[in-house]
Amino acid sequence: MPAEPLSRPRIVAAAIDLIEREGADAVSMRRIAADLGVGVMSLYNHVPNKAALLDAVAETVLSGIEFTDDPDAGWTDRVRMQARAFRQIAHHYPRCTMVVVSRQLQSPAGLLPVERALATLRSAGFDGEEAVRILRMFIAYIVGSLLREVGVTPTFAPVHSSPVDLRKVDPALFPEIDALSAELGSCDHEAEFEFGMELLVQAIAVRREQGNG
Amino acid sequence: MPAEPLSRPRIVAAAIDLIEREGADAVSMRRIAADLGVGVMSLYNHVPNKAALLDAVAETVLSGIEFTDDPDAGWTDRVRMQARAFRQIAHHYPRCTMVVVSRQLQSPAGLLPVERALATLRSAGFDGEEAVRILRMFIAYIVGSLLREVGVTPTFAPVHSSPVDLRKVDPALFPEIDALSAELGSCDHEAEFEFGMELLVQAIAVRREQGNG
DNA sequence: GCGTGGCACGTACGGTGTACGTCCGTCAAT
DNA sequence: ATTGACGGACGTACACCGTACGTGCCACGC
Repeated sequence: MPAEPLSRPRIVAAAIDLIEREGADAVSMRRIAADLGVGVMSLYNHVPNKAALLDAVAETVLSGIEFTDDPDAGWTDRVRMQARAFRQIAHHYPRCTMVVVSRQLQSPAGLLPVERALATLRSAGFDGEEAVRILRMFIAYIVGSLLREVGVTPTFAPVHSSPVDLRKVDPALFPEIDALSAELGSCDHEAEFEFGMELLVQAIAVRREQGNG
Repeated sequence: MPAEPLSRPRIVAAAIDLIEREGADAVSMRRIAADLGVGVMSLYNHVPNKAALLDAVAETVLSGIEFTDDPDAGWTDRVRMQARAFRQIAHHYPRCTMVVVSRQLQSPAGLLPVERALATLRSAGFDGEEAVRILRMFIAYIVGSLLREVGVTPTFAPVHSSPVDLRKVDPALFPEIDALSAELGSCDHEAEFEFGMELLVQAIAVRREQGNG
């Protein structure tokens, strides 16, 4: 009856749609099947179980990253570009970000960014051990930044909502927080991300000039 | 019948115990009640719902951090100490780390580390805006590092397990990953954490000497 | 014509969170 | 001492979840 014959990509796409519309908590096999106008158990002809489906969601989102690597650019710019590309996940699939981040993938889609980043760092002159360390540091920073950006908004408000209601804190107990409530209350995610990334890029640039360590 | 009369702290303690023993996926109200030798619905006399219980778990774990701030030390050492204190969560409560990280708290337990960090940065001479930025950067790095350290081991093997099975990758597609499989396959979490933290600390130290930005 | 295999689907089972009603022990006021 | 209120422990019930299993249909190779 369905115009298209129910395939794994269609199921994954429906899952991503559902997550973006109603949050990851709304995902259930029954719900996805209903959205596709299909019986629940039909899904299991294409996907072994729910965990594998979420893995496929993560892989699909990850493979949607536009990695435009410019070999002519300096290595610092290439690092910046790759970090920004990763951050685009949070823009294109904000509600899926948590799903992507909370599962590690050994699939090609998950390994490609790693491969690219290592190649860039090696071409910059870092040895293998150093390249892996730097990459891990960047990944930690990026993942942490994405988590803040996406917020702990797993199901709730679409995007907005102030991070914390800072008017309720006791100024006597938390004087700094009280004094800086304006700065803490708002957050330009892009500026914050760029700030930290710039610090990291320049730090490893300095480290390279010093003849690594 | 229970020797002790079933209180909120007892419920939270049972939840933490259960998470550490069997992973966060094993947590259910029925299971916690069974572990306490108590009816399921009795829990709801002390905890409004499961989400609030997990919030309480996060808050309890967070308040267990030993923040020994030494005002005589230099500000860089104080920053290091606070970052390491935060990382201790992953050691004391490895299976709870994901729970802590995936919920933001506006409770005192969650705000105290923020207050301390801001005070340290302000005392180092950073203005408010800069202090907030630096703090956010550190939090992102620490959170990302904890996630890697705890792994995506939500329920599975206790601690070990190589992060990825790198023998299955195609050397033609991923030459760098193949060449660096040894470095990628093992990870000294403490050394990696210290490496990135040191880079960040020195980067902001340089920035301060340059008269901020 | 006739297996045969893939796919859609229904049913069923054991699990989940929690709303609601009931019971009972304790304590305050009469 | 009696009564009344109240808080906490508990059982039942409901809607929902993932998924194991069996059934039927249909399109194909022989």
